[in-house]
Amino acid sequence: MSATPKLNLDRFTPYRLSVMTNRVSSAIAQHYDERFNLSIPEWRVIAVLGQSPGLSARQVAERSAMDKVQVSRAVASLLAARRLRKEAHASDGRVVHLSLSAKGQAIYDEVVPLALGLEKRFLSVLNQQERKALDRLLSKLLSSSDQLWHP
Amino acid sequence: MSATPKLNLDRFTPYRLSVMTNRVSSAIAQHYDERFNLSIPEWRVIAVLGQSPGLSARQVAERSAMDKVQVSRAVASLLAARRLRKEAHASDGRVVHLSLSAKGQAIYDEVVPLALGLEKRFLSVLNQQERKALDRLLSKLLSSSDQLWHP
DNA sequence: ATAAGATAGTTACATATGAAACTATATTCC
DNA sequence: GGAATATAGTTTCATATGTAACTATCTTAT
Repeated sequence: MSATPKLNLDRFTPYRLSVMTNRVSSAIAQHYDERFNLSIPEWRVIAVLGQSPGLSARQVAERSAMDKVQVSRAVASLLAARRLRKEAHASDGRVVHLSLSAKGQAIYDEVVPLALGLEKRFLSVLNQQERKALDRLLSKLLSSSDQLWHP
Repeated sequence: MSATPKLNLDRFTPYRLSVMTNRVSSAIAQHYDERFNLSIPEWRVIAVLGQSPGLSARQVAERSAMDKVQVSRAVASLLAARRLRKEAHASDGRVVHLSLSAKGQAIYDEVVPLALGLEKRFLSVLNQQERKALDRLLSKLLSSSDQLWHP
């Protein structure tokens, strides 16, 4: 009779991560949606293009941990809302260069402080040392979960 | 001219949390699905009932950070697969008491070690001290994200 | 030069998810 | 006792998401 090991969901790390992350993401998503009618995928595209204008959709996907379908959809909706501009590649007809329109830039200028403020609020329960520790742990776990995940 | 603050997605904590958590969840979900044809919501229901048989659906929802609709669907599918048993409440006709069937118990007995093994593997890049730190940070952030989240 | 294969991006389909409406039972309050 | 309200759980509907198939363009190799 080998007893089944105990598992308490509340002590199970993947569960705890999931609950916490979902709370944070939902809270942020709600803010973005209310203020800008912006989804999280759209926000990611804007964040990437705000920092690196002129990237292709594929490059945006690479830098935002989204797949090309997600990016395609987010870009389509941002273009429809005239928040992005697109420009043909000089020589490669498949590629489109994306960048923020004036409208998109205005959102970027407003959403970045909001995002940073939310992050700050979220981290406000941690002292400086703890934030540093979280940063280190996240880096480690991100690089190890890289292998875990099956690309 | 007040410049927009910089935001690098790769340094933005909510983004990093989201990427890491999604990798972990996807990897786990894939294992559960392949081995047991079990979704994450179903697994959560089984995990809760394995530890606390006889709970109502509402109680399962409370303990698994899911809403009643998610639980209802997971329970329906688990019942269809004969992985759960249900029993009417003695006096309250609305309530159903849920517990694992033999089939469900067999899955529980097998899935718990698998889950613990995956957690261990995920945490294997951290030393004992770091695990302790992660645990503490998660507890803090979970209780603070509690308020963040709007219920 | 052209066939074979690779790549960028979109579309289609099937499934998952969330919010709100709904059903049924219980409780409260007059 | 009966209307009003609350609660447990399900269903419906609209939307989001993931996978695979597709189109168009480009690259490679012969």
